[in-house]
Amino acid sequence: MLIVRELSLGPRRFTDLRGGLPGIATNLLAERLRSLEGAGVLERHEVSRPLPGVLYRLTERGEALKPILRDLARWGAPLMLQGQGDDAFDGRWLVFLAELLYSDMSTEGVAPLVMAVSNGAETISILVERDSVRIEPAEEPTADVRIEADPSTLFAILSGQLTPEQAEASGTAVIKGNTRARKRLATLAARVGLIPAPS
Amino acid sequence: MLIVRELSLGPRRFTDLRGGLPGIATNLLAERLRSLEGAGVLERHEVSRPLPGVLYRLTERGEALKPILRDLARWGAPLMLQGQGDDAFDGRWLVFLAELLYSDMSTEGVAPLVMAVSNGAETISILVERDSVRIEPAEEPTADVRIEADPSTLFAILSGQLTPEQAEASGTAVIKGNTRARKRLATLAARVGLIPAPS
DNA sequence: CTGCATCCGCTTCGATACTG
DNA sequence: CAGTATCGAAGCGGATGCAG
Repeated sequence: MLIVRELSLGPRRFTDLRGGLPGIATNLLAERLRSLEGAGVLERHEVSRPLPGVLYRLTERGEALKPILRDLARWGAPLMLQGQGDDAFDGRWLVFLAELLYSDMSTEGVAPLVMAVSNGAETISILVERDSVRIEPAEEPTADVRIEADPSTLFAILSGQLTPEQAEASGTAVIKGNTRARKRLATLAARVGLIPAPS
Repeated sequence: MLIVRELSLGPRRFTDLRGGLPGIATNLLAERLRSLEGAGVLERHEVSRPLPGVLYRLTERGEALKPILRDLARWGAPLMLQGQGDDAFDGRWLVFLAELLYSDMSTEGVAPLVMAVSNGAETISILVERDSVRIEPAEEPTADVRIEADPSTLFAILSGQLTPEQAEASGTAVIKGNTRARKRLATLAARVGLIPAPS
């Protein structure tokens, strides 16, 4: 599952996968890749640029796991509030997190809004339009709101567990944007319907 | 996940769970149950009837995993065609299998139909009605078609990988029902859209 | 540098015996 | 029925080596 999660962000090299799976033994990764290839979940693809090597990518059957992983992530997302422990957070997951929370949300009654969200290293944009929400893996210069915080605070704000004001007051987040834009953010965040985890 | 799968069919006792998880060590099961209770996935419930003991049941958060498990099962279902190896098949999973294949299928253009499906030990009924498909965990005496076969053949027939005639010819299935009913079965089975697994 | 294979210490597991 | 205790076997994380 972790390998599929990595590949769900796009084709990756052996070394990229290693980097995304801290602690995995190289023989185990190699064996799992063979096994997943045999099961028709991923394909090997030899490439010569930028460096000679092998690209691993999901097959159609592997792609079919993506919505399931997203639902599993959505189920587990409330646990992010309990802090990360020694879990790692890859900046590229910001897109995944935003899609998880907003991708099939209704925008009924909410005015368009552009949000820039950053964990310090990477920045993404959430574009709330008339009848859909789009996620972009880059910073929109026209953003109405800008939020910068650690992953678990970002999650707390985006999922409505923490208001922008509370997050700013606790000093864990820096937020820029006028009152109207913040209000629209709060309205959207309140629509994220997750079942909270205990304690 | 396997424990949640077991509990997704209803509350179970320690011994029931053991029976549904062949090979699990009792200490491991006990530890997992404590862990899952702590994580808010299941609850312990002491009962005195029919025998004094403990019932385990999913919490609301645990119930939220059921559709995810169903989607995972749907993803993995094509692998049933490759035979079971030493995998076990619990007769109670027939309901799960039928729901997985038919529960949110459109019945447009298909006349009502009652099917009785049996693996020899348990029998369930699939009731195709005007605008929905219902699964019953019992045999309907009014069934238009009766199918009896081993789990992987049942799956092959119900998912349209094998026609009723092919299955009968190979001697792995016994099917009773007139031509019209068989034809409706084939039409429904063809609507199950699973991505086939390789070889 | 990429993509592995090999080896080792440790954790975890399956199996079984036993208890309130 | 609902677990706890114990033990050998298997699998894993981590370090290291090495061919293309």
